[in-house]
Amino acid sequence: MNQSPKQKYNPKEVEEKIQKFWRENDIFKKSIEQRKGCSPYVFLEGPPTANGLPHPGHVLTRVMKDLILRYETMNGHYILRKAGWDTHGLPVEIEVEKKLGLEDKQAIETYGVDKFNEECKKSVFRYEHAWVEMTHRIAFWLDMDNPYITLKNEYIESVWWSLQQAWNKKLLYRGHKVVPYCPRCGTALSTHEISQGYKVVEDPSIFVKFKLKNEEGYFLAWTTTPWTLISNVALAVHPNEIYVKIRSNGETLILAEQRAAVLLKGQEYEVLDRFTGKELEHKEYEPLFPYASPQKKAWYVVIADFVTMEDGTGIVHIAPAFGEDDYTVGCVYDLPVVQLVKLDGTFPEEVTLWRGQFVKDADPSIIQNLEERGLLAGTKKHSHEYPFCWRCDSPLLYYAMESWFIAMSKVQESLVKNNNQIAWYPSHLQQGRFGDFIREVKDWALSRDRYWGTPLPIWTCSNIKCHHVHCVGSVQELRELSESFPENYDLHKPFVDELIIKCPKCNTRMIREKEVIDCWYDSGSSFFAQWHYPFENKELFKENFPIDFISEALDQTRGWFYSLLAISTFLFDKNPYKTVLTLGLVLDKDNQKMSKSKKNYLDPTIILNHEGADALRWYLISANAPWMSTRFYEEAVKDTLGKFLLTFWNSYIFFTTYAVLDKFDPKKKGVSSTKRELLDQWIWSRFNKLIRDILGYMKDFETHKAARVIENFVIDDFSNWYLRRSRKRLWVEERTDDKLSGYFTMYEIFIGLSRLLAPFIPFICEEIYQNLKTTEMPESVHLCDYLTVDTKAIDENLEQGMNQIRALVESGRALRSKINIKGRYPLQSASIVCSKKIEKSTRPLLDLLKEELNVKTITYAPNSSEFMTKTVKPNYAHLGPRYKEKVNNISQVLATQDTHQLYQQLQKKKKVMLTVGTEKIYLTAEDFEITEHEKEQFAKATIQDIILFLDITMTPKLETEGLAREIIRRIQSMRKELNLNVEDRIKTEIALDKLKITALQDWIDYIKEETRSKTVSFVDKPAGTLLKKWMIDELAVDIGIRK
RNA sequence: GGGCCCGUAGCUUAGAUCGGUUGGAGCAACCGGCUGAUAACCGGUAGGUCGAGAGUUCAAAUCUCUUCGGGCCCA
Repeated sequence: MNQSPKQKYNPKEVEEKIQKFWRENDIFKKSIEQRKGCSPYVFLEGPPTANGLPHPGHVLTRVMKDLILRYETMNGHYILRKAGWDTHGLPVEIEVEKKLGLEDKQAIETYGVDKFNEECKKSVFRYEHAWVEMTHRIAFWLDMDNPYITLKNEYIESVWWSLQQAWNKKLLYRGHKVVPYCPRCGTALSTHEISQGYKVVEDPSIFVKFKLKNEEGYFLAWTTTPWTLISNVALAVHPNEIYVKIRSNGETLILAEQRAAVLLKGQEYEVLDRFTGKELEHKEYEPLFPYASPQKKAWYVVIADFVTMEDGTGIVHIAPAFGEDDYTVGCVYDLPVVQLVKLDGTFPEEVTLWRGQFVKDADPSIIQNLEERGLLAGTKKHSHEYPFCWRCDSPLLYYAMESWFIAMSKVQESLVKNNNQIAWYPSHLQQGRFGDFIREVKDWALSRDRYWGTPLPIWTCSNIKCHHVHCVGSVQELRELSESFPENYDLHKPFVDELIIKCPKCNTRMIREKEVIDCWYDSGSSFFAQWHYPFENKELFKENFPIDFISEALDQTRGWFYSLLAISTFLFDKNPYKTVLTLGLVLDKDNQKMSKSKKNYLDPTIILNHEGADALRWYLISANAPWMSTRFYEEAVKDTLGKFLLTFWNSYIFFTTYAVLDKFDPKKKGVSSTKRELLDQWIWSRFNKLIRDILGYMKDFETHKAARVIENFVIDDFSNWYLRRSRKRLWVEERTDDKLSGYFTMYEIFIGLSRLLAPFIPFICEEIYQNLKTTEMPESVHLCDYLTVDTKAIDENLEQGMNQIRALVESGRALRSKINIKGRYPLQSASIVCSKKIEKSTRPLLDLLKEELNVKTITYAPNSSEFMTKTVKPNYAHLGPRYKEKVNNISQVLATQDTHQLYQQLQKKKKVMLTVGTEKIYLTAEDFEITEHEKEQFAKATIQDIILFLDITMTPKLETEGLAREIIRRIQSMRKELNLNVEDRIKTEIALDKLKITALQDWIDYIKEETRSKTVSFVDKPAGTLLKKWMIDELAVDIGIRK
């Protein structure tokens, strides 16, 4: 042991010091290297984007990852911890657009794609420093010197390889996707962009009649987007719902039975026919407008599950170009995609009535047209959420755009199978949110018509007759295909587009498909692309696949967790990770999501500066189950600091203060565990149980439960009971065996705790370990092995006995408080009434109880009779009916009697005789209720099966001893006030009442010893460096002390 | 609009698998005590329609349904 550390815990100071130690001694690196050859535990870092500042949510994921990785490392696993950066994607582009003031894609083209992408590249690492700093300060050990970066040529090449695999497997194809599209900006918007722009609007909704073909009557359909009717090609019904043909107001209409009941409520109508939706399938109708001339069969009824009975008519108008559901059902029936809207949002030439008009503006005119033709059955205002462009605020149109897809639906069964191999935490996600998504998986719309991303490696021959399409899978391949491939190449736009590639079939120039790919594909490729597989590191990849453990926040379920599984499934048909820990979200004090726009965002740095990383980590780990959302605010972290960390720290200060004073040396021969005091054996038993509990909880990622058992152990068992009970034995000056037994136990527990807690609170543990370790121990606590349980140390009997003792102490103190005798005044005796079994387990620990309750002796009594007295009181329910008005007189007489004697008399003679006035009355046991209470000099407390009696007789002798302790206590507090060292000797002078001085003569040595006084003298006017006037109850005491 | 998760004292929470005595703790409050390790500790007091409603049952925080609030994902 080097020293007794400074008293005050200063998190920032400790953490900076430890960081320095780790850095200078390469501890992180050693912690990995030292496990080389051990069984690997493969981790994959979900790459963040560094174009924004880290958020408390990121802190949580990093803390949890670090906890698990440190834990597994100490449990003997070899873990690589490669960092990663996600660098592509629309959010990056948007940031740059804002910065450069570019309004739309045209502006980007004019500005220059090369310069634009150069800006993106810079922007991506704009906050790298803040990320590195945060990661560092919370002590997330991650190899940030060798990260994988999704924009690197090597990374892109690996991604290309995987795309070529998809291509070879015929999974990569060109198709349509209905996306929200801004006609003004001329661009599709990603889901995360539109989610910011939903507004509640009122739109006209109309009921439209579609004339049946070759038959009298109409289908009645409902829509909120009249402009899409121009491009209608089908009507959808639900297969299992009942539809009716009715006559109402002289018209024949078909609609859902349920909806007819709602819409025509109160009106008379005649039901002509009933059928299920399924029966209506393929029934034809006449087109509403003459503008479309599709190549494929159109204008008939299709069936679809998405049709609901909640609003409308149960018949849904289908325009595959303008709705995702419409498009999907269109694919099933091979419906034509009629798209009579231009990219600028206006109607084309062939829509003669409305050509050139913006579609939404044409709605009223279209409605009017239908009305004039007698095809309108009604209108209704309908308010619903509608997306608007976040940039220009114009209403978005759902619009079928050409896009490249990966046919995930073809590997759906494999996805399900592979998902079932994964251990999900929490488990409900596996078959719940994630499972649902996988079971209904849709093809992955891969391409983005943007600039900053991995370019789609597909080249098409510009010769229309040839039209050969080629998917490139490596740089080498590209080099061979292209003329003059540069030495310093860059696989981004615009350079790849500028390459001159000749068609291998017809030698015409090939043009690359202009799109880049979804950046989720980038990050989902990390499990192989981080190694530049298959171009390099084949072995390394093999060793690190599948991954043992990944962990991110809940919002990644359908993001990264999915993209990894998707890519791994079509590449290798294997689950890419074995275990996934999904973390809850970080919310603010009021349970609201933290966001910059709401201004409820808490900068983690503030907490790191005030409370420190350990407190922050401990709060995040202990507050809640990892998968539950956690509120995050400074006050909460502060509480954690005070409650747990400082208790731990102060326990450590307490131990080292005395251990240094006593020159305790852990290397000297110790006290064998069986020879140690019971108190020591007890805490050691508790400690081993703690290890057992932690190991159990960590297995299931119940990190909060692990943290809580640690807290309970450190605060309750170790600090508040074990150390407090050990105080006296450390205070004695001689080197007793008792004291040594305590030192060794404490030492072992502190070393043990520093190892147990190292993955949780790495700084404070290192600090403690460094000060306590011997030269034979590893140089850092993070190079130690985790602890295992010593089952032999667990002594259930002893723990049971201690529990009983502690329960006795608690109620004994409550009892003292009730009878109003302060703990400083000793009592003569206490007695315990309990079973033999309890007596056996508590007897060895009785000294603890004696001291805690401050009683001279404790004995076990066979039963309570010695302390209890039984008495009787009149039972009026019985007396009343018998003696009526005499009862008052009887009770007066009874009041003069000794109730205990009455009881005894009743026991012996079964009756008592009373003289009431002139009459003699005999009362029997039935006339009394028997009550029992403790005798006057005893106070009683009951604890489950144990009864405790305190003899509360206060003698002058006991009182004097109490007074001595009152005086000691005040001298101690004066010593503290003078800031004396514990070992400093003082001179004490006391002035008080003459009679008390005489009484106190026997206690002078005791006072001397307890207060480390060389002399204690009674004087009239005490002198010293510190003088104080005290009142002990009614008694004035003046005390002076000096060194 | 659909799916999933959550809701217990002012705050943080245990208890929910498997229904069973009077729903436990900690923080904060108040009263009292203890203290030469403490941002502590100990005893006591007060604080709960277990989000709400209905149902099943001898018995519901726990099971079922509905509903409200918060969150996430998908539209």
